[in-house]
Amino acid sequence: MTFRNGLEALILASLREGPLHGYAIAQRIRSGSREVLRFGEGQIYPALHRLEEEGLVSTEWETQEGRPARRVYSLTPEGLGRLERQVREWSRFSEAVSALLGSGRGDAKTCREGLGHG
Amino acid sequence: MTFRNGLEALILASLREGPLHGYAIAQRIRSGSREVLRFGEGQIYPALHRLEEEGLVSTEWETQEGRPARRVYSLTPEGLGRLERQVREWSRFSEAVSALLGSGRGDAKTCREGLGHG
DNA sequence: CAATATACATCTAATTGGGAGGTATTGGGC
DNA sequence: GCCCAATACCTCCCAATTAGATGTATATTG
Repeated sequence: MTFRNGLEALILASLREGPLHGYAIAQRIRSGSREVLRFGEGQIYPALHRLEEEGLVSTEWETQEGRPARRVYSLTPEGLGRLERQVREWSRFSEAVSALLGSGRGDAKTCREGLGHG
Repeated sequence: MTFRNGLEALILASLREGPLHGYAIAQRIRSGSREVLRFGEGQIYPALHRLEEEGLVSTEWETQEGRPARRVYSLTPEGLGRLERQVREWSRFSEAVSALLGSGRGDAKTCREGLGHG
């Protein structure tokens, strides 16, 4: 049941506080969700490449002496805009599901703390 | 991004207040979510058949004079149990996503009103 | 006759998800 | 030196889920 492009939204959100490389993004999603969300690297890297193609993240290679270079991703202004839209969409979506799944009273006052919306 | 078997949960929830036929379930999901969730009948009916196979809903044909008979679905006790589990899972899932997508403070106090959770 | 709403259903295409597999470096233990 | 674990990157593939198109039939309205 679909909150579309959810992984992209999560990646973009991981980058909001600063640049990260792919492996670290995967770990942040795991630990930030207390292990509830567990995306493999096989999902993260292709998503990152799509995001780059769309101009939502930019990358540079961080070279390190002795260790292999790694690719560091940053949010572009467009990426930030997309993230904000995705956050609003998540808000709509999760309120809708909560209203239906909620104990039947269906107040839709459900989820107004964590995410500023509309 | 996956809240698994979300449509099934929504159908089960629609049936909580009483039996309904497929078409009415589709409409209830639409109107109950203020048009945010729009599952086509092409998704509802197969899901209903799976639910029946699993014993989570029971059906009977309601015959009507002049009009074609229609299939009316009810929640079984097992279906109610499953629904309750799904509601708890939705709670975990939506809190996890909200914590990551939320404005970065990541308090995870995010969504504690609408749904009682573990 | 055509359009609309009710009611049920199947099929296909696209998207997603979850792994398996592959490369390379650093560091620890044997 | 060899093996394992963690870090770090990447591609491919298969299964499950989803979205949406299409098809049937009846009753009502125009």
